Amino acid sequence: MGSAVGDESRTSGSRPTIRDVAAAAGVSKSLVSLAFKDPQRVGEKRRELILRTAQTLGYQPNFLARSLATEGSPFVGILVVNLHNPIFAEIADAVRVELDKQGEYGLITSATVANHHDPAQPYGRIDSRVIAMLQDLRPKALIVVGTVIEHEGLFEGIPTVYASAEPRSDSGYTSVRMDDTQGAELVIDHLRELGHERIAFVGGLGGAVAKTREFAYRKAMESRGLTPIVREAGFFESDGYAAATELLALPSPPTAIVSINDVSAIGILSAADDAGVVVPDELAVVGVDNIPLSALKRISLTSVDPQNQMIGRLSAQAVFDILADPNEQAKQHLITPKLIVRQSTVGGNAASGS
Amino acid sequence: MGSAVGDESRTSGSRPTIRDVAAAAGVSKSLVSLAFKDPQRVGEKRRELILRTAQTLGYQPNFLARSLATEGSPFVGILVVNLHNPIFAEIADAVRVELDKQGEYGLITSATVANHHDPAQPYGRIDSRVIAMLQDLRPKALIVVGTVIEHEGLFEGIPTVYASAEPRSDSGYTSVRMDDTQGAELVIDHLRELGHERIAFVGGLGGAVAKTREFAYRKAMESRGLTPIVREAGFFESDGYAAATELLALPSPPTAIVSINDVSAIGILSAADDAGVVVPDELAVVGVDNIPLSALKRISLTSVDPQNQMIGRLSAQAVFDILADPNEQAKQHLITPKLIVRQSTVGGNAASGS
DNA sequence: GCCCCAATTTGAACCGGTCCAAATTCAGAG
DNA sequence: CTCTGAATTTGGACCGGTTCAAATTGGGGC
Repeated sequence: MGSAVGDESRTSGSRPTIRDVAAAAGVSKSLVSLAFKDPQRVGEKRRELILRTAQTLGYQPNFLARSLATEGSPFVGILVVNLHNPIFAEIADAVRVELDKQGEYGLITSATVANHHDPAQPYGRIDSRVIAMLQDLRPKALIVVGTVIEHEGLFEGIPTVYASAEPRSDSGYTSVRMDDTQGAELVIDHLRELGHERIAFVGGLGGAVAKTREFAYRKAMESRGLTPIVREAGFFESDGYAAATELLALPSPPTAIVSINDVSAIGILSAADDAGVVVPDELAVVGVDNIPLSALKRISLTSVDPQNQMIGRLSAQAVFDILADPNEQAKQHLITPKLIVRQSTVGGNAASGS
Repeated sequence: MGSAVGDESRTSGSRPTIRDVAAAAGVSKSLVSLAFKDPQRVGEKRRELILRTAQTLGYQPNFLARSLATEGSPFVGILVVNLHNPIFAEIADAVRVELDKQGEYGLITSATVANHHDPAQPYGRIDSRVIAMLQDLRPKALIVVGTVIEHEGLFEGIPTVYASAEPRSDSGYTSVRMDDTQGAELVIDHLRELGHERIAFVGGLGGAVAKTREFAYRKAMESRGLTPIVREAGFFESDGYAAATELLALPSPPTAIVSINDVSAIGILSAADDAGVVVPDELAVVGVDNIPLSALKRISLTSVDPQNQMIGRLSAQAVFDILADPNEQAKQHLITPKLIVRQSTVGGNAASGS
């Protein structure tokens, strides 16, 4: 303190530490720590002094040190399984916005190992080092956006909510996702109103979501006395294209095709174009996801909107519930989707978005 | 140690620490630490023993503690400015893949504060807490994907590479990005070969990238003796739609429109459709970005491909260069883009992707 | 068998915080 | 003016690693 040299001992490169603040304010570092995390337990004068000194020094507590000492970070982790899926980006953002509103801090991270050009594993395999990192960081809670393969259960001890994915039924995790059953019913009812009966489904390959949607389609068809027509296919444009081409070549082709998702549905539209089949007059097409792209005039695809904003909001809410009462039972929140009708099912300008 | 209770002191919940391994192997924790980070300095026997014990205990070093002690994390940070932009996702992934190949570990993080529904600030404002977090984590290096506003320079002391963005010229950061000048030349030459002369540009609003591309267009036009026609517009579909509608209503409308990006170009296509203008016969349209969507048969948009994979790879490479020689001069890597010709400029099935 | 030097191993300080028991201060009561 | 209990402040151990100087071990040469 008294030494002429000691005063400017701060090396300019790194940020000031709690000790620097303590020294500058002439108090112990414990008090500085307290002043930050439990201000009312510190006397008026010193508190002001400490906060002011911290301000001028540009002090900000070090996350790492804090997390290490506390055995837990001050934030909620948001693990986005697949960055390439715009839907996940939308949900992740909605989650973060909601956390923000409640004063929580969401850190978004992604780490899909899979090369998305390798169709064999398009989704969900996560770099194990990221898992380790996340475990070390010990977030208050974790929101996993999308379907994770293989690592389920690896976050034991951290309250976890799955957004837009279905945890294995025995896993005991809370999840928030679209109600595929209702989605399928909305679609089939819409198509029936338009007079369709030979309604085919394209999809079913590639994971739990695919199976769930296929099953929902079958159930909706059967409960309405219609015969399911299923063409197994994946999630991509080319999958939809191939499946639709086959379907349209049948002796009595379907008059409507329901797709596993919008991207594949766009492949179906292309297949119809190439086969000289007019949409929607000769073929109606419906997708799921309502990606922004589907709203483009050139596409104008009728689609089931999973209400991603809502999924994000409720996921954040679910985290608060768990944090408030850690013993809470895991819940499965099923969100009612909304059918967005566009020109792939209803011709002309009659389409409406409500 | 000798006490009967002490032996199973590991609490089952948390991961074993370096001390647990040391105790189990009967060595000091220093040696365990050494065995992990500098194996050849540890004697054969103990090394084997330590590694084996660590294995059976399931020990993994704690990132936080390591980073805190080392004043630096073992990974390279990848900060993605805007999750909603699929191009950034592509670059980020390419970066990570390349880092992986070289044995480095890339942690992807995103943190755009802006609500992407608010057009006033679509990009780039980053949550300051994330900045703080990143500073604390002290990654070896940082790769910023996309244009960051306001926070440039906040990562002082961390080698930083900007991918797909233009740092302020005085900032002294390395960047890797598409060469917009060459891009504009490719486009204009392509259109001239097709006989176009009244070639308009739509865009220019919304940031540095927009200005750069507008300037590149102007230069390419003027150097070829053509008169620039510019309609200021933003990045979205609606922006392109509005601008194109105005352009097509002119007494002598352009025969070709070059757009700031693909999304806006798609709006231009819609505007043409609605105006009864046939693409490409009466109007040629070109975009920039070559988003996957542009390859769809229903869109088939000629576009400048920025070579995102290459940008990602070179960005990672640039990081290695800086790491190898910290005093290296900042470099501006300009990537030569590639024109992907589709049916929005060349009719029929003559289109080729080269 | 002894000495010396290199290789190996250890102990302790440290990174930047948190947290708690103990020490100090302070105000009001007696 | 002293005593007491509450409010405030402090010292030091700790989180889980790294690091380096010092201590220990081991092998080879004489």
